[in-house]
Amino acid sequence: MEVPTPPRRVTIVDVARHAQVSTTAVSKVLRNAYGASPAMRAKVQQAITELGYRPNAAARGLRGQTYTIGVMLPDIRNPFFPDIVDGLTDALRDTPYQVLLGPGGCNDEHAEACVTEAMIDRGMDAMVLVAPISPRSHLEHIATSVPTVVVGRHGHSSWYDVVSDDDQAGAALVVDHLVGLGHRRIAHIEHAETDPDRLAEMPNAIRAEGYKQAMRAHGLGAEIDIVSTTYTQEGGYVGARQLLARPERPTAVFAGADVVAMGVLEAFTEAGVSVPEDISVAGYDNTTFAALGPVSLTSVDQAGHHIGAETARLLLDRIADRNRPSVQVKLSPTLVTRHTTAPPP
Amino acid sequence: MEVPTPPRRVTIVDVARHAQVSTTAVSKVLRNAYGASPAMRAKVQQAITELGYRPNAAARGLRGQTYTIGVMLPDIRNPFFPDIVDGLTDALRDTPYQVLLGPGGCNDEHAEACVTEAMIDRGMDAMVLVAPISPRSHLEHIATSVPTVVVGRHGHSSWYDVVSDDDQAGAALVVDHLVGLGHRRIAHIEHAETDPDRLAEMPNAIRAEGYKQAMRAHGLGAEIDIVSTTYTQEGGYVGARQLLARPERPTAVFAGADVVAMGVLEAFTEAGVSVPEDISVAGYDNTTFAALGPVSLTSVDQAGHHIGAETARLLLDRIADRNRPSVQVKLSPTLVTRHTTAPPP
DNA sequence: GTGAAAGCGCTAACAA
DNA sequence: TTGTTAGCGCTTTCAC
Repeated sequence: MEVPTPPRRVTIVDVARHAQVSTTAVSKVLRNAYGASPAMRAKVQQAITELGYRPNAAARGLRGQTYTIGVMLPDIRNPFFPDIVDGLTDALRDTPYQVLLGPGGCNDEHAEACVTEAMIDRGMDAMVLVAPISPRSHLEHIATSVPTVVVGRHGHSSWYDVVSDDDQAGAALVVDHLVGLGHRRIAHIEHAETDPDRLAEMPNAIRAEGYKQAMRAHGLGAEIDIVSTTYTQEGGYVGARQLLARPERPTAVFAGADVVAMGVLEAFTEAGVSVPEDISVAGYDNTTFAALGPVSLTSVDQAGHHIGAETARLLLDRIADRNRPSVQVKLSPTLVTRHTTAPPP
Repeated sequence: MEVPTPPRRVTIVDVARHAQVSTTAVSKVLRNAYGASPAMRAKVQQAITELGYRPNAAARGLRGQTYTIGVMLPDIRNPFFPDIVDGLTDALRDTPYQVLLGPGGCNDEHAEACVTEAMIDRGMDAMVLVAPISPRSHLEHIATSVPTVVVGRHGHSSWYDVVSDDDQAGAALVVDHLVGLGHRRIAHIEHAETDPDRLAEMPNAIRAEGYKQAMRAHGLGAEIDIVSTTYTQEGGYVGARQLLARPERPTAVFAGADVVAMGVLEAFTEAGVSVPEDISVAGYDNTTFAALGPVSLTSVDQAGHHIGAETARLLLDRIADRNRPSVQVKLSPTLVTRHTTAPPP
């Protein structure tokens, strides 16, 4: 009905003309680069405001930076990720950088590769890979073409920085807490893992290892009882049913992730087992789920916001100096006790 | 330690040289454009594979398209959004388009504007705005510079397409269900809204309206009881406490969103009110929360995946023809009954 | 301190 | 059908 003509965007040339200076001058002002007098800066700034000019990031990227940080999220549903993203965006608020999220297909190596490639094609200045499942070689491949920080996956590389939580310590927090309450038969539900890379680097594997070590440290090596399923609600349900079928039931279950704990709680409710009266349950990640009124799950908090902030720091650092040696940051988790853990019956 | 030289990326020129053709030819093959013989196509394809060439999206964007769809998510924590994104990416799987997500600060008009602007600066070929809170004028401003689909917000415009759920019908589903169970005193917890734009267009307002109409349709106009808080767990908690303080308590509560229902359940547990024995509770959105074992909440399902797929269709359509008249698609919700609703005591 | 000019990787007119 | 050429909007030498 009206004129459907998309109005031509204001370019750097328009600004230059309006301010009666060269495009070079405008560019310098835009980037706060050296070689522009205060007077010129003022003139240009005014023209920018008057015309409502916004630089075309794609065009900038062709020569310099796009001022865009790509974050690969393998599973947007994972309620632990938003905290990291928040920490990242908050830390980047007063920088010219913009965060864009790439949805990797859940637990799909191919989809993960697709989205990371796509982000590189789009000229991201840096990449954040959150709990990637891709093989190390692919992570390093990415890191060679763009500054990269890997989050939530252990194992360091000289090609990328790593920010993770101390999952071993997190598992110990849970075991210590349960033992402190008087539990001895503490079972663990883990995510089955066979790939050797991932066995050494993925949080789930480290948590299981931490559980075993902590049990031994308490002289409970003989009580170690691990059920291997998956980090899903279904996995928790299946695992819990297996535990209920034990000749001697555990008095506490440490689920490797909050979603797993949800499945456990469901199975227990179904079987008429009261939590925490009959059996205690603890999760990991302190997700939104855990805090929900009807759930109120004891869980390990990974300080996702802090992880995100730390990631931002490393990112800017490496954009500034691509050749600095790689860094590995490990943060300490804390335990949030709620209503699903209590002394054994 | 090793050579930290990022290897120069393969460009269209490299491919052209390697295949002994012009860059134009390569470009045509890339875009499946008219004017390339099968023989040439084969040659070019082979060169592309051999060199591992990937087009630079930023450079493409400078002349043509970036093949990128920007999705603005005002709140990454909202568990309803992932379904939409999944539907979108699934529908776009076999197209050259890539979806990137922009995290808008939760309920923050300014942050929302920032992220949409940033996406336009980065040359997105189209934008999807999911449940935006920005004023209509801003939405239309966006739509004039890039094809836009607004999702989950009613009110049509000639500038952008709209895909939403029939929230009025959804509210009626809940009321019908509860009345069918024998309830009469059915209360509703809504998200307080004063802005006239949003009052007419935001789902929360429509749901409240739908509740009222459905109550009247059942001859229960006198029983209409609305508490105005916010669509948060806290809001649900506060609302539920108010309802408990009523001289005559409702026998059922229709929470406008699942998170709200979580707060309601928490307050009820705290007050020793059993659900569904004493009071029934229903939510909206059928989020992951609702399906959690310990929650098992009756909720309205919006078919997010379907919404996403429909959005993709409209998007591609409008990219192909920017001048086609705008469309409004309204999908029908369904009710998922679980264990929080039962006949009144 | 300032600006002219070249070029980033690609697409789109236009000639051949 | 093919290739030549001129930009897209920006940054970056490098003269002045």
